[in-house]
Amino acid sequence: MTPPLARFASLLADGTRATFCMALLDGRAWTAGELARYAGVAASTASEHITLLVAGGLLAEEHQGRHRYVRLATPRVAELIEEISVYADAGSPVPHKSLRGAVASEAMARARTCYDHLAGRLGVRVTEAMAARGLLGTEGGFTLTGRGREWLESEVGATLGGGRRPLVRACLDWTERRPHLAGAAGAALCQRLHGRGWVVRIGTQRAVRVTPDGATGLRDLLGLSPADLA
Amino acid sequence: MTPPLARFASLLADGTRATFCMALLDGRAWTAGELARYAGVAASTASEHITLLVAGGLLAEEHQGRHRYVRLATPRVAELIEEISVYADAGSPVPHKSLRGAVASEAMARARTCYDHLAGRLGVRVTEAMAARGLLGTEGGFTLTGRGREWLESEVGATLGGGRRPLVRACLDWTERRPHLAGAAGAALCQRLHGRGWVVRIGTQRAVRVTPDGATGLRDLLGLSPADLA
DNA sequence: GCCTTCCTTCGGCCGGCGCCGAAGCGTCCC
DNA sequence: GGGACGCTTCGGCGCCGGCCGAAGGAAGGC
Repeated sequence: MTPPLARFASLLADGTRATFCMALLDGRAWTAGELARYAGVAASTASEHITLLVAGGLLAEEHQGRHRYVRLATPRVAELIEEISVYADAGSPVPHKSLRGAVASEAMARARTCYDHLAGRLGVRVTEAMAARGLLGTEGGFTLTGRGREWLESEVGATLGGGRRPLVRACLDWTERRPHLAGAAGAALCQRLHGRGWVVRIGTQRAVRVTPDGATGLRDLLGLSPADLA
Repeated sequence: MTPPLARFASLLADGTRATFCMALLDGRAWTAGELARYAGVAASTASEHITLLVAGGLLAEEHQGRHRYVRLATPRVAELIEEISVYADAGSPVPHKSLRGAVASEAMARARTCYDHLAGRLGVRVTEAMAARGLLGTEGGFTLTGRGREWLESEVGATLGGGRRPLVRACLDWTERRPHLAGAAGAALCQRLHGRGWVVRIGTQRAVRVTPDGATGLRDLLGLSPADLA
């Protein structure tokens, strides 16, 4: 009766559910209660929303004791939501109302995670440095070159499993309006940078910060200057 | 207040508006009245929906006399809608209720346009044949090879302008579940096939048919067998 | 066992939104 | 000019769906 497109879109069309999904873009699993408090609704309300999102295939759930953990179902879902957000945000230039908000936004614009890979200025700079060094081909979509694969595995120490997930994928950055590296390679890279302590999460949100070690490492590895990381 | 993601998604969350967008995926401009009749709503209702979609940036309008022509705003919008549809359709296996519906669906699955490029089995076969012949690279997203560009320009007779639109792009086919060629190259190819009379539109919808000339041409050009076109 | 914590289910309320028909306006045709 | 046609605006109606609080499991700590 009502087209699948509409049924799917209606999942994201509610403010509270959309807020949940945006929060979950940090790639972590949240409990139902955390989401409820975050969005400012009653636990009962959140519970019903989560049930809908799970049934719609957007979220995956996992019960641990009395907690209901929930996360985005697949990387693909995260990418889809990011992609829609790019379009959605394009038409709404929202000025910052508070200093606190402006500071938080600035941190997000500087460096953040986009589900499981890097985004913001940092993500774009890293991506472009990789392209400049011939590690990434940029002709019509991204490609990982042979040198790029070797670089990731030996220099970065990432392991690129042979899963069904696309190796590289271009994800349009909603602050920079330019693509950054996503896909399995983007995720592996981000994971290693975290593992080496080169980037650390700021507070509870998606924003991250480059550590002094990270600044040195990224300079040696990709030639990124301090200005690229500011 | 309510997140941009939700405001955007709500545009597609209504059955009638979603029906409009799906219809417009044929790449043509429809009048407000045509859309109203197609979706089975009053003209007044359609008018209001169209106004919302235009304001939301999904549709572009053009007034000609007493007609209000409307089409998807950009190729990017079409791709976004297609992409969401892939995900939306995944969770809804809808059996055909009528013979007429089944025949129409079969024609759509065989060959159709996806906004301005080819889709369905035909679109996927063409894409894969191009890849097999080294015209298209498939490593992590599509790339047009040098031979591919030359082939398009001299063999097919397509002109690839230097616009801002990506040259090639992979568009996930919602019937085949495999990618087909989109982007500027996909559009140019599709346009030439129409221009040569190799494919013609069936009825008023998105489905197309390969003509006898087209069968010969596609065999010579890409080695496609009659089985590929069935 | 008892209490706390986390989650879910159930009613009930309320606002928003999609629908229509009537009326009005602009365009085109004769 | 007159009439047909396409579209839009406006009121009014009805329903869907998001919200909450209360009540009831289920898990965990003591």
